[in-house]
Amino acid sequence: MSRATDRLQRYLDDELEECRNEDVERRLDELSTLEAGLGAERATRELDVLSALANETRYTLVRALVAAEEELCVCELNAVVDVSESGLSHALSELVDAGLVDGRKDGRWKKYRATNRAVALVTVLEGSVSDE
Amino acid sequence: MSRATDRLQRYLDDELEECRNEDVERRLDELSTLEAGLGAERATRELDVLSALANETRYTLVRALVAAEEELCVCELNAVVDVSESGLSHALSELVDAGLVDGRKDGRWKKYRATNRAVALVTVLEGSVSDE
DNA sequence: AAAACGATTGAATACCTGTTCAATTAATCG
DNA sequence: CGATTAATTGAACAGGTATTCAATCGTTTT
Repeated sequence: MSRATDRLQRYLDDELEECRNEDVERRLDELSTLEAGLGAERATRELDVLSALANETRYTLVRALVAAEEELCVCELNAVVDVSESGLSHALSELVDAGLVDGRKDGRWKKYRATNRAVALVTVLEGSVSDE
Repeated sequence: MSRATDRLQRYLDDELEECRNEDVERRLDELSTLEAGLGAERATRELDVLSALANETRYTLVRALVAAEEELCVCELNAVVDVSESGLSHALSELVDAGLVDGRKDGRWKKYRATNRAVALVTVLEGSVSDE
């Protein structure tokens, strides 16, 4: 039995009045269930979305697109963030992969718009951070 | 006038039927407003929250605490993620800074719980990623 | 009071991520 | 058709981040 499990045993000794080995086992099971929760696959997907959003360049782009409430051309987005044309393209590509923006080609121009997912996340985030 | 601004000018030439210099200026203003949107301070704060969440260890902790719907002891959280005790402590510290979990000391044990902000974000994220 | 224990902190390092440069693709214009 | 333009891609480098180890702090126990 590992060092960490020993500590958990002592903790459960404190919390419950008595604690047998099977109590520790049961708690470990419960904790493992909490961790598993939704599948590992969905958790990974959610992490991808968070990682895509957790970057100044990309978050700025998403906020601008959500605020715009319409599609914007790459050449317009270039005025919104301070990166090279290539950097902008990389950023948009990651956001598309994360399902945060959609792109469509219009003649020689390419236009991007925020997805519902982006709107939902930005809205909750702004609501949550406003009251602190 | 920069290369990027030239491109924007050509784009506006395409979109509007006519495009004078002041049209480009106006559009640049509008885009700058979109980017500014909420203050830079709040945007930074929101990025901090996202950055705290966008990491496997920390996101797993938050999901577990949200799912638990009660406070959990550090010694319990140790069974949820696969990092050293020190790594766990660092992770929890970042989450506290981001306002995603609250910690309180209870005798020799320290207990953490998910904040409303964490619940809101995890909920929206799970809802958003489920339908894809 | 000393020892044991739970948890945190700071420093070091290995890893990952973001950005740019150069080259390329796809489309339009002359 | 060749040239120009909008945008993307891949490779490389620089900077930031996550994890661990060692040391420490604050409680509790003996």
